[in-house]
Amino acid sequence: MARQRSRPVTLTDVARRAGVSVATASKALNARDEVAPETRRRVLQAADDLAFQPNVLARGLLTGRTRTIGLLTDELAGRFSIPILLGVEDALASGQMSVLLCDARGDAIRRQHYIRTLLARQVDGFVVLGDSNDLRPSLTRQIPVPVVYVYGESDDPRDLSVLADDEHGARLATEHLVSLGRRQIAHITGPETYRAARDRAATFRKVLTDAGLPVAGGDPLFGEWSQRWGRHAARTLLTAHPGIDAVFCGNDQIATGVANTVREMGRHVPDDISIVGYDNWHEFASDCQPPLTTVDLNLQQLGETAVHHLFAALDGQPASGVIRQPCRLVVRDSTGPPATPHP
Amino acid sequence: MARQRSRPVTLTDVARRAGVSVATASKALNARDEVAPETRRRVLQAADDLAFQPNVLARGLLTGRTRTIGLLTDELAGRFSIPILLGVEDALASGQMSVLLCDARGDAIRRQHYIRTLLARQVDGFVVLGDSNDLRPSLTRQIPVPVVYVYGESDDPRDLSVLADDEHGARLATEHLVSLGRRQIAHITGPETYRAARDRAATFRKVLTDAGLPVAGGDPLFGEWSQRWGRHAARTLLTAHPGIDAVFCGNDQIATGVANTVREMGRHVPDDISIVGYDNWHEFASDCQPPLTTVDLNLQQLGETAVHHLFAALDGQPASGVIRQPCRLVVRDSTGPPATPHP
DNA sequence: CTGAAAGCGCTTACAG
DNA sequence: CTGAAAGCGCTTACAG
Repeated sequence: MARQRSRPVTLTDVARRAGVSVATASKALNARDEVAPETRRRVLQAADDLAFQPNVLARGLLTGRTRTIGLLTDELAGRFSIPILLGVEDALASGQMSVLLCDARGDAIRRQHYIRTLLARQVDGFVVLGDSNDLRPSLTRQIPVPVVYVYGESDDPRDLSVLADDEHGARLATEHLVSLGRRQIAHITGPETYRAARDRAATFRKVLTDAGLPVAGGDPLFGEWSQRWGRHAARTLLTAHPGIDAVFCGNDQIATGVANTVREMGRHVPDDISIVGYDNWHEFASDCQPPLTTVDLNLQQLGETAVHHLFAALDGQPASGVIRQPCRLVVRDSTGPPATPHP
Repeated sequence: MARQRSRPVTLTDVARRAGVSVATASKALNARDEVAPETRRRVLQAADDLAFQPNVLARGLLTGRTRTIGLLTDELAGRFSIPILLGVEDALASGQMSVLLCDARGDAIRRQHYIRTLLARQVDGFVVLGDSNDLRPSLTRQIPVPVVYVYGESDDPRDLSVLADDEHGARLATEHLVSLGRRQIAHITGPETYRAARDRAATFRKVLTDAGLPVAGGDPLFGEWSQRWGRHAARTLLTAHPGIDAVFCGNDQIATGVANTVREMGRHVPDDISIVGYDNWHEFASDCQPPLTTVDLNLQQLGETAVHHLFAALDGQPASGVIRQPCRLVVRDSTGPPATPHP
């Protein structure tokens, strides 16, 4: 670890070795066309020999562009952030850009501090990653460079927000169950304080109504995002309404709890009761007994989409409003046609 | 989103407003003591009025320090990376440093590319975050600034690696079960190809031997890191060895699978069979039925420790070798004294 | 096609 | 205590 910090190779070194001026060396390396082919060759060779890496700071100072963006997150610990972050990082790297990571941990003071820090570092733009898909206060006014919001929606419609399309996801899940021939479909989901929970429940209700079907159990059951709640709600619901033949769950943890309880109550998944989860959280969905049919939010792609819009804004083509990205139904073994087909 | 990129405030602006030279303004802002108090006051006031943020690029160009470190990860998607990353980010922020995030996704080409990129960006140091605690090839030779390895150990003993102490974790878990009075303790864990699995199994065996107890079931059972494996192994094991009164599991998913199977087989957790998990993965450990006693690796602190060592290296106090950070046993409801005390 | 010069925003000896 | 000057590494008109 204690290696000497050797003096880095500069453009001056390259120019000297190639026998040209720094100006010419610069042009040759930047593929400008005012350089003789032979000269360019010598410069490139010299740069290669010396393993020259242009100092990005110096370039940034001149051009005003750092090819760096600030990624401002609220709660990286939440499991939605990681795939999005990976998508962001991947898309940025493809565009030769780097990402400075700042997690505000939901603390406003800290967030302000980070915004200042990132601006002092001359980032070219921001990606603001929400920790839930509720509305969040716009930060754009304080930020003089392009900003894209992802996963969490900005409350200012002049901003651009790139969101997962929860209505689409809920529609995919519900229509899947309906098309399998399920007729008494219940919905067990997370806290009603979450916009995601409300939006999905509303779509669930609408799809059933349009299909002429009731909401089994009377109303969607709001609770928490846990297996525990899934177990509890399933037991209550199935005891009171033994005719239920499918449950659409607000996430894969709830679905896992429901599946375990259904089995414990001596009913079969998927024949007696089909179950759809939400999130495609691998450790839960794939490892459930049986593996869960679930909705994948395409989170990584969400991050990529956000970055592409940021690139557009950096190129002077800013957008605004809300972009909703479709979800994807992943069919596994927790859903199937009813054991006894309906008449 | 389409705000104009207004010309940023520079030190020159501040100096002009305060009626001093840029040199004096610089000294005043950097709290050097060769400035008259009244002058300093005026400069600070002017900077405040203009919301001046020094351009970090310019400063970096001069000082050769960017107050930025490169965080090189192999597989951010793995769940161990996030807490460590949060610890790293937090500790860096406390030291007024920022982190450039680069996830190589286990691809060597990509990793090389990122190393070059980060060096071109003049990072002051690297944190290399391994995706498993197996040995990994040292990157230090290619990197002219301090490097600290975290979670995954470098194969070069001259490097510094900051690791979770798996032997300690396994010891905590096993001794806990022994001290509760458990006498037939089995171990169900992940693939033997994982160093973590081997190390923990070895310690498990050693602690039992030292206590004069057998390894129940004959040998630790290596399999995979899933609930599925936990279910399967538990059924096999408990059928063949009905006297088993405790299971130490290689992670919380396995433990969850084991707990579910034990219940399905009509045995009680923790009275008949106590279960210890590993990782303290909240969504599994807290939400298991019953909640799991488990080992917490203190991952966030691992990241913080790594950064503190990086700071030391940046201050000219590099270390080398391996630092193992203790684990912590989190006791919940899946462990307790035997229903029928041993004689 | 090539190179000397200016300049990005800042810091730091150095002279006054 | 203050400020003019040099310089970090690079790019870009501009002159030759």
